[in-house]
Amino acid sequence: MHSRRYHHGDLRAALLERAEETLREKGPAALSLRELARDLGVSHAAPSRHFKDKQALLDALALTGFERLNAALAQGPALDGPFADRLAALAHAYVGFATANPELLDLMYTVKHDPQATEALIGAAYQGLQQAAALVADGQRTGEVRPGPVEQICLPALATVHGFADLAVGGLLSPEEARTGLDDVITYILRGCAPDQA
Amino acid sequence: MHSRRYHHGDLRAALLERAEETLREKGPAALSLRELARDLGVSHAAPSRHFKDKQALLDALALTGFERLNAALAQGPALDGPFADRLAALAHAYVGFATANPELLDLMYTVKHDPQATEALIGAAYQGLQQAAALVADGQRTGEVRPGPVEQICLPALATVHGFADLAVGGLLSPEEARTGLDDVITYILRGCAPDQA
DNA sequence: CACGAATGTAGGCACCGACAACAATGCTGT
DNA sequence: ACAGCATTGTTGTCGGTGCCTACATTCGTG
Repeated sequence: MHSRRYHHGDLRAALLERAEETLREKGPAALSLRELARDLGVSHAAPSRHFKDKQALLDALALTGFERLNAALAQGPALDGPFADRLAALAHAYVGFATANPELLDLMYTVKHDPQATEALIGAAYQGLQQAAALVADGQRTGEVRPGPVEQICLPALATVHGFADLAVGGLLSPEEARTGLDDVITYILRGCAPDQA
Repeated sequence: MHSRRYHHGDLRAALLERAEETLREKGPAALSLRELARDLGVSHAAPSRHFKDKQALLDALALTGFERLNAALAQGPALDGPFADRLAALAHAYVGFATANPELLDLMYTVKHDPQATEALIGAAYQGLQQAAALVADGQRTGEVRPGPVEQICLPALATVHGFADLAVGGLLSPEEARTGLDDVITYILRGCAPDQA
């Protein structure tokens, strides 16, 4: 029997999964712990065993978001090839994730997180940044990227990709702009990274 | 007498003002129409005369945010001077506004807005973009900026500034990085805008 | 100055998040 | 095998919230 067991088995994971669906379908404001519990066939207080707070659930959800984003970034760019291609792949992976999970991205970068959760989120975000940093370092080695401290190149580039994704996701860009704009953004980033022309 | 009049005078503006304070102090989740009404000494249903919805109030708040942001951008950069200086001023104005109003910025770019409100917000955002576009066009005229369609230069640059502001505001950048990073970002943007070196 | 529109009030409803007291289940040491 | 304890889930309750409807007061305009 499935429906009548007292213990759910993995309620925590089920809550996160269902929460993300609801987030995607009805927005963050409509996310209610009680409704989640109802959907999963457990009592309204059961979620509190796994998340002390509604905010705790949101924090956890944001964390899974970063993990999936990192995974998407990791498998996106081939390990070798010209810097320009790898950068483009990374940017497409980032923007692709963003447009596929707009509400989640919003949640990930949202201001109000528990301080402790924020720490974990920073860690996860940092991990993604490392991939970009590695790419830039490689590019410097092959001379495709200007020399200098990696983060002075990496941070602006990341800001550009993230900013573009955020604008596109927020609906402030027309679908048209969102589609064609990314290529412009990529060539612009490449210009920012390129070594000075002697 | 002030406290016993039946009509408030300008409840709508008072609501928006108080809402922003609450937003700043206790975050968006803690914003309650009833509490706003209580704070302003008015009955719990009074706000509904001015905002059909809680979301409507948030939309209106976001709109005022864009208006103030545009104002900040407009008075930031001097009308003439080298392109680099004007760009730096604009970027500082943007990031300054963002760090001074983190929760509000979050709200402004948040995903879930009423479609109709979204339209108004797009208009307001577009107005800000126009300032950047004008700056770029000037730069092209003086040869400080590479030729080509303005939006192909403007959009990436805007994305960079916005993305950096968003990262800084979200707490994902250390205060250290947030402070020094902006200058790196600006020089990087300038590189992206500069004409090809012959 | 009357009357309709705008604005504010009072009450109620369903829902929510958090808490506390209690019940069933799983796990571990003996 | 089983006793005892931690984990997980249940029920009940509390104050609070958003939204709705019906009613009251005030404002502005004919």
